Amino acid sequence: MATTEASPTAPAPESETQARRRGRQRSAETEQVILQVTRELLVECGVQGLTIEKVAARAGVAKTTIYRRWRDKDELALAVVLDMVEQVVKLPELGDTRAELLAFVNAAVKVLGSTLMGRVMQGLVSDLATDPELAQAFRDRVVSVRDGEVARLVERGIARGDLRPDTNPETAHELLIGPVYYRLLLSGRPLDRAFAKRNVEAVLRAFAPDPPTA
Amino acid sequence: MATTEASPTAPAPESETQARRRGRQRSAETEQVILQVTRELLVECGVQGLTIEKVAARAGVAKTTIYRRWRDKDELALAVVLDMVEQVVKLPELGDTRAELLAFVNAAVKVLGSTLMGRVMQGLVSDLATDPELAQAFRDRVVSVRDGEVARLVERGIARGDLRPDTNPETAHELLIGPVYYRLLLSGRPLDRAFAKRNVEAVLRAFAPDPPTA
Amino acid sequence: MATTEASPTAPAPESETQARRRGRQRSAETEQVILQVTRELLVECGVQGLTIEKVAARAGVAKTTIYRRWRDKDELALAVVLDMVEQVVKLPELGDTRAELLAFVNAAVKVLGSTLMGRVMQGLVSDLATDPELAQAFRDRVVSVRDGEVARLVERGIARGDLRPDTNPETAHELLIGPVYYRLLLSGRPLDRAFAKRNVEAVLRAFAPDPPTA
Amino acid sequence: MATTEASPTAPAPESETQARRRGRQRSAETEQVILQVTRELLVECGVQGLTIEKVAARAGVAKTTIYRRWRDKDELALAVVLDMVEQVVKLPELGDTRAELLAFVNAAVKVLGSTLMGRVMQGLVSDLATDPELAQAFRDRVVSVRDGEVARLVERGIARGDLRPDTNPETAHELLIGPVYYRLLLSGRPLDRAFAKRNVEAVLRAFAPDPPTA
DNA sequence: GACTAAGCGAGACGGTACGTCGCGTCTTAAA
DNA sequence: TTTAAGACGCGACGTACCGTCTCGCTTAGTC
Repeated sequence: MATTEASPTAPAPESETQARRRGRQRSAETEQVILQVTRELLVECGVQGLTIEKVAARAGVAKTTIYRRWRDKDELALAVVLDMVEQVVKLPELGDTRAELLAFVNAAVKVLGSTLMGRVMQGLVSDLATDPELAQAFRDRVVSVRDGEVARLVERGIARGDLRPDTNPETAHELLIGPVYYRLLLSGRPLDRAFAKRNVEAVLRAFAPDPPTA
Repeated sequence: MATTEASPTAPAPESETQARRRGRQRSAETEQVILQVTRELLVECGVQGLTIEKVAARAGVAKTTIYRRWRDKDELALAVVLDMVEQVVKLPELGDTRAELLAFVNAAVKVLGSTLMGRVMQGLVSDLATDPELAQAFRDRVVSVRDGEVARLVERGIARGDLRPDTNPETAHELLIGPVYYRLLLSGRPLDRAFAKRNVEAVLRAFAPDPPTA
Repeated sequence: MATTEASPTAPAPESETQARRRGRQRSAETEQVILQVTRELLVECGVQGLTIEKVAARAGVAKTTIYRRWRDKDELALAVVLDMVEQVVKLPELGDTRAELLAFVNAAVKVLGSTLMGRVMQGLVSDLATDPELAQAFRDRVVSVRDGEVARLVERGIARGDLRPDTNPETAHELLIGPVYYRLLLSGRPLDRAFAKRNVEAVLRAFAPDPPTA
Repeated sequence: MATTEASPTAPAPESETQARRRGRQRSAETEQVILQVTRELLVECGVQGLTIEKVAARAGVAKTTIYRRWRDKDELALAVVLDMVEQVVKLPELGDTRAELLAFVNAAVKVLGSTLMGRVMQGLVSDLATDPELAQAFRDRVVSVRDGEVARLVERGIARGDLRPDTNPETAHELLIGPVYYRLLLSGRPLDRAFAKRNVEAVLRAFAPDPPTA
């Protein structure tokens, strides 16, 4: 039955190397056009207002061409998100724990607050709860990547003596990023550098090593 | 067009005192039946699968009767959420800052983690970004209420000497609740008491008063 | 069950003379307003587009006030038609059969071709087939009245020697008026005096007395 | 808006020869099922009671499949009518003018008086006034076809010396058919052979050639 | 070079739900 | 009692997208 077993991530990685399928090859260009149009429509209409039919029409592409690559519109939207997230650069080692934490939060604040990523995330988040595959993909590709980054960051902070040795990286991650999404999704308060700064200071205090007892 | 200017909150509270409207009154009973059925369907199908037609059918009510009160299904769903949130009891003064913070976070963790509120919030959050009226209502009725509670809690903590005098209640609120929604909506990690505990401890340290310099 | 047994003609003739009902009396003015608005709407929208709700709104009257007087919109429309038909004056005796026939056809051509009667009849005719009471009323008040007129006209024509003694008045009526409605309802050809003239000439020939055999 | 420019007659005959449209072809079988079901429902419920939803349900077809072919229920009903009218056979040359006229009128009397065509026409006639396209189609496909037939009939009658040379075929047509529709739509009198006979005799007299002056 | 298995555009198709309109009935408070 | 106002159950409307399914090309391999 299952026509194509499109993975929830990249469109049909297939059997990797070798075994080049016979018949006409899927056009990579078409793929890019679809993704680009999807990006545009996500900005204009949100995930809610995104429709395969609109994408197809504006991309000058048949609906089947889209369905051949992505199972449904949520998967298409996710593909766009992952595409963007993957472009988020790794955070550099700055030698200063405060600076590194700030860089981490500011990166999130910036991408969610001033690019279409924020809009897309707002629209996508409800689908994450509905579609387990989508959720899994999001967690594997975004949450756990950030988890890893924070873990390394915390490690370095501990090594430098800036953070308590028992600092739980998961808790740190949640304290750093939770408020960001809370503003984006629920309270609607602005995502700006002052907010990031305030948040980082609190987290630093929360995990500051105990002062040496005199 | 504009038949009735159904408010996004309760259905048409009107001018309250006096000026009893002419014409047949809206049945309060009907209202309750609709809300109850909506609650049930939200549990069964999620916000995604909620349908005005299903609500109407199960409530034994005409679609128009629903549309007369709520503009669309999102507004109806929100009405249910607000209805439930409003029933969330005020947190009592416990005399202990740690206990009060824990009670606050645990309340959120419990309602979002083990009632249908979690499901509903997951489904609703995307609509908050789309519909400004909905968002406003949510902020007025939920966010700012919690803001107030945290502010009082922080005040008491400062008075008791448990929190630094410059503790920013908004930041505290975001650190306490942000991670809860992050788990609910994005990371999918469990909402349990251990998580609440860990979070509260971190926040307490973040806003602990400076130790007296000897 | 039957709330009001509104007759299909005039609104609620009630118990005739005497026995003035207790309570507030129905306003005759209201009646006129409703009829006038109905006339207007019939012109603007046709019977098809006529709605009780529009009538009520424009007349500044409650729907119930209309339903109290007429069973439904068809009956209301018919009331307007009958109202108009009744105003059609009796044809005078002209002393000339050709002139009388022409006057008869021309009257129909004029009222159907250049007043709203034509529009109304077009819209009403489908309902005549559906609603037997309506049909009966129409036949009693319009068809048979015309029948009578034609019968007298034919009688006079026979007396004058202009028509054969065995002239069937019903056939004459149908030949005179059938083509008029055929144009109005089906062929869409113009209703003008030339058409009337041509038609009358044919009918005159059809019923001309046999020439005296020499 | 304008999805397909469904013609008011047959559903999208397109450019006929060549230029086979791309995409999946419309199923001719589906078309026939819909028309058949429509015919049935017209008999059962009349045009008034005809519903796209009922047609779709009974035909086992999606509503969209119907709307893709006909703009609305009136157009669908007309399609059925035209379909039936088109099946009305051409009148044969009988060699006798009286017989030919009788055959013509009797054909109309029969189809309108004893098949569902009568019912359908009653229901449709109001829509003819509303929808110009519908009206045009009806005139092209029904009125003018009958016009042509009568014209030929009249010609032959003149050639045979049965009709006056100046017989106006349009007037003849209207005198023959007008009374039939008058009975069907307005007076409700029976459509029978006696009526047809009487009518034809009158028309024959109306267009009888002048007797040779001795 | 012919064969053949996709890819591709177009668009028909069965569905589900939408939000609207108008019906005719009913309830309410005022006149 | 009538009236204006308007809630109510109901049935149908015509539309929007969904995801699937033909069609008749076009394009790339493999034989």
